Amino acid sequence: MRTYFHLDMDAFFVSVEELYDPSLKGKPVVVGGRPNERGVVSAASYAARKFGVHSAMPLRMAYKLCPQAIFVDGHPERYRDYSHKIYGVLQSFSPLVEMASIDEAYLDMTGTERLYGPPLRAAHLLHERMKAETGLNCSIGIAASRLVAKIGSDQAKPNGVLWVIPGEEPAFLAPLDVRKVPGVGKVAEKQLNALGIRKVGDLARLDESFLDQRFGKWGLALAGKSRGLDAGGWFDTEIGAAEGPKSISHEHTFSEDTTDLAQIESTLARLCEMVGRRLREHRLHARTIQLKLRYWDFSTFTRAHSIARATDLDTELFEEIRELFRRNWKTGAAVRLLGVHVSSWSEGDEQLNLMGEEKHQKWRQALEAADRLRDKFGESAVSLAAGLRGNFRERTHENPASLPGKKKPS
DNA sequence: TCTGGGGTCCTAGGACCC
DNA sequence: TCTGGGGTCCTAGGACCC
Repeated sequence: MRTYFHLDMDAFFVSVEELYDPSLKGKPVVVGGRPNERGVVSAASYAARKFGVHSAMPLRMAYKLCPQAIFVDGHPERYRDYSHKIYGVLQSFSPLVEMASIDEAYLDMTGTERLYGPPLRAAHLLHERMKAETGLNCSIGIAASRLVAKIGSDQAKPNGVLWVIPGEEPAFLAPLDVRKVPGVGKVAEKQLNALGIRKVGDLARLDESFLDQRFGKWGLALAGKSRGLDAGGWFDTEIGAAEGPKSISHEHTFSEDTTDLAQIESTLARLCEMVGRRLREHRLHARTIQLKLRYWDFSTFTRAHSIARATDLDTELFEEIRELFRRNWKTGAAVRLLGVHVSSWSEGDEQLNLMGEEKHQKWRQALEAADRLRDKFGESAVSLAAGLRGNFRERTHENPASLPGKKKPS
C-alpha cells in the first residue's frame, strides 16, 4: 500500500499577481490580457469565478460576464520563478517529487510516518510550510493512488486537505460527475452522457468489456480510473521518473489576420529562433519540423517534414519551415496563427561526427553567443535580420505596457 | 463571446520492408 | 492470379491538460 499526495496551487497565476500587487486581493481578477484582445482567460480569481468566468474562456466573454473585473497580463517568468520555489519547498519535504505542471505536483509519501506522523498531519504541515515560504495557498489530496489523490485535491479546493482513506475510494468517487475524471473532457463527457453515464459510479458499475469495445484502449483505462486505479496509462508511472521534453513548439496569433508575406516570414523566423534556442538549451537536435497554419476562419492545418540530419540551428529550421509554408499556404488567404513545432530527437553526439563542416560550427557559435546576449538583455536583443521588422511591428501592437493610459479597461 | 500557448497521448492510413 | 502478416516510420488530426 502506497501513500500519494497531489498538491495543487489555488488560482496560481492570480495568487502570484496578488503578491506583486496586493491591492488585487479579494477582487475579481482575470489573468490573460485586455478584454478587447484576442485571447482567453489563463486564470480567474474566486471572486471573478462567481460571475461565471473561468479559464480558457475568451477574454471578451469574461468581460461581458464581469465588466468590473481587473484584467491583467500574464507574466510567465513570475510563474516559472514561483514554480521553482514550490518545487524547492516540496523537495525539502520529501525526495520523491514530480512536478506535473507549473502549479501541481505529486509526492510519494509512502513510509514517511516516522518523520511526519499520519498522512493528514503531514499534509497540514506541508500546507503550512508552503504558505509560509511562498505566500501561496494550495490544496492537497491524499490517497493510495495518484489518480484519487488528484481528484481529491480538486475536491479539497480552495485551501483544503482531503484524505481518501484506503478502501473508501468507491464511495468517494461514485457521486462525482464523470467530467471530474482526468482524461474525460467535453467530448467524452457528451458521449458518456448520451449512453446514460453521468456519474463515476455509473462507470464503475459497467462491465469493463463494454467500455473496451466502445472506446478501445481509452475505455479500458477509464474503467480502471472509475475504480480509483492508476493501472495503465500515464498515472501508472514512478514518481520522479520524468525525462526531458518530447517536443518543443512556439506559436503566435496575430492581433489581426494577415496576408503580408514579409510579416508572415519574419514571424516564422522569430518562432524558429525561439525553438532553436530551446533546442540548444536542452542540448537536443530535432529531426521532424512541423508548421502550423491557422486561417482567418479558424481552419487549422499542420504540415511536417523529417530531415535526414537532426538540427538545432535557427537557420536550418527556418529553411524547412519557409519551404513548408510556401508549399502549403493558400496564397492570399488571411493567416490568423503560425506555429513551429519540432520533435524526434536524435542524439546530439551524432552532430560531433559531422563537425568538420565549418559553416555549421560558425552558425552554432554565433547562435550561442546570441543566446547569451538574450540571457543578459532580453528576448528582443538579437534577431535574424528577417525577424527584425515584424518583431517591432508586433511588439508595438501587442505590448500594452508600451501604450500609456491603458492600464485598466474600465 | 469568438476562440492563447505549451505540452502529451492516441488513432489511422500509407509506405516500405521482410 | 488477386492478395499474408507483422513491424516500423512518417504524416495529419484530434482530445485533453494546465
